[in-house]
Amino acid sequence: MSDAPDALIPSDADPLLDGLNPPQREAVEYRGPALLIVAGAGSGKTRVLTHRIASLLRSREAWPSQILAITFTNKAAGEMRERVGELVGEQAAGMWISTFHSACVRILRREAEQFGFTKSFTIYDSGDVRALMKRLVKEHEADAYGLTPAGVQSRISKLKNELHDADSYRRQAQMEDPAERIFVEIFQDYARQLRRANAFDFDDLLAQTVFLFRAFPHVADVYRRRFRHILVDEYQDTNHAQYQLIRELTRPPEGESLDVGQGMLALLPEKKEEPASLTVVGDSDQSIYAFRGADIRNITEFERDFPGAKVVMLEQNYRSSQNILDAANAVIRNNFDRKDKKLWTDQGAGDDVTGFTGYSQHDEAQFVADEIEKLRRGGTSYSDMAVFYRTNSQSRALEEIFIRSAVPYKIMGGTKFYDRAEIKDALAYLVSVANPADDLAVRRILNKPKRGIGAVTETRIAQFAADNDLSFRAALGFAGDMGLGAKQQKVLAELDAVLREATDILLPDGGARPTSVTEGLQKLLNGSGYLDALRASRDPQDEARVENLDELVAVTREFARNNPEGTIVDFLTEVALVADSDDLADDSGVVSLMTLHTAKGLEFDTVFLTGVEEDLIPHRIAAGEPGGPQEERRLFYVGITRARRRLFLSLAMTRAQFGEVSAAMPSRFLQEIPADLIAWRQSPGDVNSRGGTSSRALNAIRPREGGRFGQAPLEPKKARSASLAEFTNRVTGKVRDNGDLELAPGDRIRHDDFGEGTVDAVTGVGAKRIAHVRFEEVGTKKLLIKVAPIVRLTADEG
DNA sequence: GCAAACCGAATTTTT
DNA sequence: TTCGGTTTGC
Repeated sequence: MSDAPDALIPSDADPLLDGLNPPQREAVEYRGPALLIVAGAGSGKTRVLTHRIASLLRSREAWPSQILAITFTNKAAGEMRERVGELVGEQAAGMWISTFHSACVRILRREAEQFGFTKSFTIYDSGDVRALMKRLVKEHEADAYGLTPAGVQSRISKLKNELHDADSYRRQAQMEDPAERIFVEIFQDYARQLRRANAFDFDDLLAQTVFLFRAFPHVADVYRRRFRHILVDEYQDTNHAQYQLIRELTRPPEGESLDVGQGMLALLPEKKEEPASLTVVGDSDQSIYAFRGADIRNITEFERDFPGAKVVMLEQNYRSSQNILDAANAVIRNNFDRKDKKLWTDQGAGDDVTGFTGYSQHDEAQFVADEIEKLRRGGTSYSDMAVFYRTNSQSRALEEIFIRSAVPYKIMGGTKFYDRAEIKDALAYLVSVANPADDLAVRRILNKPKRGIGAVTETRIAQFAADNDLSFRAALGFAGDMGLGAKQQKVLAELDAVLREATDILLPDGGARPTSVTEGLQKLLNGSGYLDALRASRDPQDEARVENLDELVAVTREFARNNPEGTIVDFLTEVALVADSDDLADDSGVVSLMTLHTAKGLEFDTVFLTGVEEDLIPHRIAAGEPGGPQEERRLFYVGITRARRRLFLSLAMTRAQFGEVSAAMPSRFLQEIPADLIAWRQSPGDVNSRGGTSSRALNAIRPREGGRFGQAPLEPKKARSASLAEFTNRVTGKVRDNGDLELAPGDRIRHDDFGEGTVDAVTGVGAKRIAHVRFEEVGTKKLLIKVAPIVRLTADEG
């Protein structure tokens, strides 16, 4: 009726405000010291953020160099840079738009010498840390006290996120407790080793930057003066260290520092300077990273932290249909202690949410695959569809079925390129050159490829290095002086020589050539014999490893193209900080599979949220932790709100854990969605009330007469008399290799799960041949001939 | 020093 | 089930 005011704006309107609703405009235009934008899912927050930046630039309130915009992922940073670029053009290049981690690296590299590191420090990822931690736990014999490498690692990480260091923690530790004492020793030892290796772990990047600012106010002032506008995305996911970093940056500069010659600094009586203005964007309902230190209070208490802060709420959703939003609102409402917020849209109710209960996870996966095919035939492209799950292990059943059904898919954020052993080896070679103090890297390459260097020799080198106060790398130059066998001396001398040659290429005295990283890497891989060893191997996987290394070389070329001035250290930084799932562009034409966590920030036309079961979501472990169920609910909420038009919620009645099949129960979150929003193709009660051999657990979820699941609209089904055990196996994960099976239209086949059918057509070539089969009982399916569990019954006249 | 065989344990999320 | 880690035999 009267929602006209914000509908159309005359053409003299500000283009940056064009098409924005009133709260969005306010968020773009407000000027003040602190602004909190509470941005519900799909409320256009990136748009607001980018327009706000553009507006600051256009009005000359800020130079590009005065803007610091922080995101959590490289992908988000890239997207923001791109979108700001579309609005303001070239200027975007001068801004810092980066993740917390890369902003910190940039600062730390610049200031490393202030506190005993060099510019070329390495960054340890969690795998590196784990390797180091394993050794430390062993050396300290800490396993006797029940300390595990993983346990120590996560405790140290948590402490660092709370801005403790080893010494500050020791002062408050219960040192009477022997396990605690050992832990503290390992913590201290760990810190010492990192320092000696000239390395930071992920947590250090944040914490050490804060320490740096606190210890050297004149350094902090440089950045406080420089960044006049700080914008933080996904503020609900900040941890304490990140929060403190923002606090440090938004303090007023402490004093004017003037260089008065001879490197002396003089503090002048302070001239009142304004602190930088801070804009944060977030949604406490989407806080899903508490488990790794994110503190939701950072956003819920923002107004207390920054008195006078302005708060703008964005509740209008531009993504999903009202039914999907209703489901999401109904779920999240069950979290107590939350500011009420209701997403709404003017786009109409849309389709019902579809529910499905499979007998097994394969059955569930088959349903998903079938629906995907149905939608595909209806014109929805594969790339508009996504399948979510709580845990990575759930992807296996989906993959098995998708492969068989010839549904093209891609696992997002799965095994990472840079996590592969051969890539880490190659990078360790580069690190050994770039940062010779990094013993961990040198140890890693010591016997890769196999050179006959075992634990004994490694220990001897370590001993020699310690006795002579040398790094591992430096000790290699003295292979002849440690009483090693002739063979060991020879191979170590060779390794030392290759590293030297690579150093000449990568770190020449007169400045490196743009192609140096590529050349250096090739020198290392060839000269060390690493590639030769892989090529000589009979292991078929090694062939793929060679290809991966080729890919890495290609990455260095790409890097050189983008950064003609880029050094080996720049390259390693990029690699350490850029998870490769980030740069995999959405190839069109495939379905995306990912965990719910990975799904945050994305949106799809159609979303399948699978495994909506107790013990999965909420996850068994999380369900028992304080705040766990609430965080799991937010995770579920995040999943739901990714969907634009269609949402499928599916679960299975049984799930195989590791070989064992156990009964699953519908998730409690399912009950929180009003029954009239879900159209069950097959409800839990439906599946459960059939069959003779329901287990106790299955009976437990049987709905009361007329209960929620029972009353959902159902298609009439033919009665089944088979037992649950039979249902469980209705669709299996079985795979066979039919590599050479030839099929032609008209052939009759039998499928283990679907029964008999007739081949309509065969498409594709080689291993990718796909049979389109009309089954008598289950309709038409696509099958990948090579792996489908099928046999041919008759040939089309021999 | 190395590879195969064996055994036991542990299964969440990841910048 | 699969992943590591350890033991064993060469």
